[in-house]
Amino acid sequence: MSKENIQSIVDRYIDVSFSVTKKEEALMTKELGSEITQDQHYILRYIYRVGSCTSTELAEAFEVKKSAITAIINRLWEKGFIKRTRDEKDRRVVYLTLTEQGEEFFQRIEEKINCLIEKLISKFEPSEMEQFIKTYEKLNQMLIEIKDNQIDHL
Amino acid sequence: MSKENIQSIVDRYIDVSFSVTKKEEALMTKELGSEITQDQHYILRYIYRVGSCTSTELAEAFEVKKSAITAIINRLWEKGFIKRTRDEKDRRVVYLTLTEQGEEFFQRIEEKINCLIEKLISKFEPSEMEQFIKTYEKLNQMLIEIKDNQIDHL
DNA sequence: TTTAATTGTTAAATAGTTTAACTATCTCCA
DNA sequence: TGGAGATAGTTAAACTATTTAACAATTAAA
Repeated sequence: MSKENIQSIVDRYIDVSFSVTKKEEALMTKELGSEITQDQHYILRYIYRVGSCTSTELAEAFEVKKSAITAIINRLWEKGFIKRTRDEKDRRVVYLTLTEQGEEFFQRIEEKINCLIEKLISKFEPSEMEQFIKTYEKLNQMLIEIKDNQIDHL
Repeated sequence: MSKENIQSIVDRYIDVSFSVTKKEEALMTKELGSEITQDQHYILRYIYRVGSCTSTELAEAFEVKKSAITAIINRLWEKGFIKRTRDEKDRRVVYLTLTEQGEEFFQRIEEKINCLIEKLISKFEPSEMEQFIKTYEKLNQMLIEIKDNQIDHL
């Protein structure tokens, strides 16, 4: 592959990933309404999936400092979506779970977002979308390896 | 395609797009260093590409309010990367361009980022990456149409 | 048992965002 | 032609998300 071709692919990749991310966020924000933000939604999503987790775990998953998580959790806690439970054995640890209200809220939101993405995805041939996601997941795997191995130069 | 399959594809899509975006941003932030932020970099990138533009144009391109653009432009202006030039014919309009310093800075950053993305992309078969980007661009096109047509229900 | 490390929080600072009000300028039509 | 309304950009206030640095409480390790 020639240098020009690679450069063109790189340019197209940067443009399209930026553009798609922006537009999807805009659509999602519309679905979320004014109740919660994107970041808060992703945190709810994470906790919903795993059932229970700690601030440290969230900080690692989202690649931010723990104090950033504290701030988001505080806002979700004020809305009544999050419950904090101290570990009785190791009293430093605080387990985060969704309240009943938080769970209901998340499910309601998630249905809308699933619907949105589904309609978007369903415009493609299943095989094309399958291949797209496979490559996307491969890319993700490579990024995980880069991070784990601390290979700054790849 | 069955309902379960679609749901599974939707889940995988949401997960992988979130994950890749996060990790790419983390890598890019490392390349950018402490001089500018992601958002500032994207603004520089836009102006570098088009040569000259207005706040209104940037606000539309980035789907934010004009006052958000003013804030970012102010920070880039303080760093000496942006020049503001009033239109002599329509004195409401302010043209934004990169200063020489801004251009040099952007090129330096961009080289690093291109290098990063290139190394990532080059691990794939060219045909696989080509197909991936084609589908990605199709997705982008669909998102543009949704936005233009204001089809909230798709 | 003193020293280390870990977990989570708080406080201060910065960036990005929206809404609302404002200035300056331009357009247009009565 | 002159006044009303539209447009371009800024400012101010409020909010969210983020980092750094310091801290308290607790646990692990020497």
